[in-house]
Amino acid sequence: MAPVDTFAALADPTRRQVLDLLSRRDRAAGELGAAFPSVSQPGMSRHLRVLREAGLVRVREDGRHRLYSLRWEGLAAVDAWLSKYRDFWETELDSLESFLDSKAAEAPPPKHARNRKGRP
Amino acid sequence: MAPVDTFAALADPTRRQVLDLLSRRDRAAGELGAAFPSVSQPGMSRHLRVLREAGLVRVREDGRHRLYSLRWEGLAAVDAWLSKYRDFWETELDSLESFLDSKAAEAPPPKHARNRKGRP
DNA sequence: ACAATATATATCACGACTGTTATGCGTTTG
DNA sequence: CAAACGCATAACAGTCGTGATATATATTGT
Repeated sequence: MAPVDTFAALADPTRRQVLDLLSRRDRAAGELGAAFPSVSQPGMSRHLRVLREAGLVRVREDGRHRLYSLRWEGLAAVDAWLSKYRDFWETELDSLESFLDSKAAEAPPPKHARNRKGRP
Repeated sequence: MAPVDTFAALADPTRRQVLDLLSRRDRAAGELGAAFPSVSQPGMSRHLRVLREAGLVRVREDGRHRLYSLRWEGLAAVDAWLSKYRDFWETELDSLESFLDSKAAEAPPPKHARNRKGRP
């Protein structure tokens, strides 16, 4: 249930960009590979495998092409994980807003320097 | 703008569990370390550094303790990234729903809860 | 059937990350 | 002030993931 593998899959910038491309339209593996000159064909193939195993993309075969498409369930799993924290940070945001509102009229240039101690 | 480092920080299960603990209350570094017997003290210290540098937690010094707390901005960055896809998968969900609705007469219990609203 | 295309897998080198032990620095306590 | 505590950093070994080259498999076209 926990998206254990999913975050690892998302840790790679190339894979996130692949998802970005797939969010617009489905694409063949080669098309995706061509979009990343820095990645070789086998490299892209393995990235796609990781995304597949993480449940983030789906493949269908079209002749000698393999068309990849985004799988919303995969991303929804991340969203579900995130929702555990949503209550928390909305509360925090509310307090921040209250705080800012309370001194809103004072300082136009928000030059907010809170104290910062030893950072080597 | 892209939470490049953030997803890498979230890729580790231990770090995600740390965030989970911090979502309930702030904790000292040692307290967090004690929660993970499989991780040594320096190990936890470095996990905390990664989370710090990813902007996911914040530290304040309290005597000889270092109290860690969750930083909502960090998780909000993930949420922002995810929101790029939210339109997409809601569309997909809608088609799924239409599809299911079209054969809904057969299955009475509509127990699917899809209440996630986008955060503007 | 053969060649070309499209993609996946095998294998290997390397760099990054995780975990461990040892140590340093600041803080509290007796 | 010295000893103990809390935590961070240093240095190092093992592991995992990524990238590259070479090869295997399947499909289309001639």
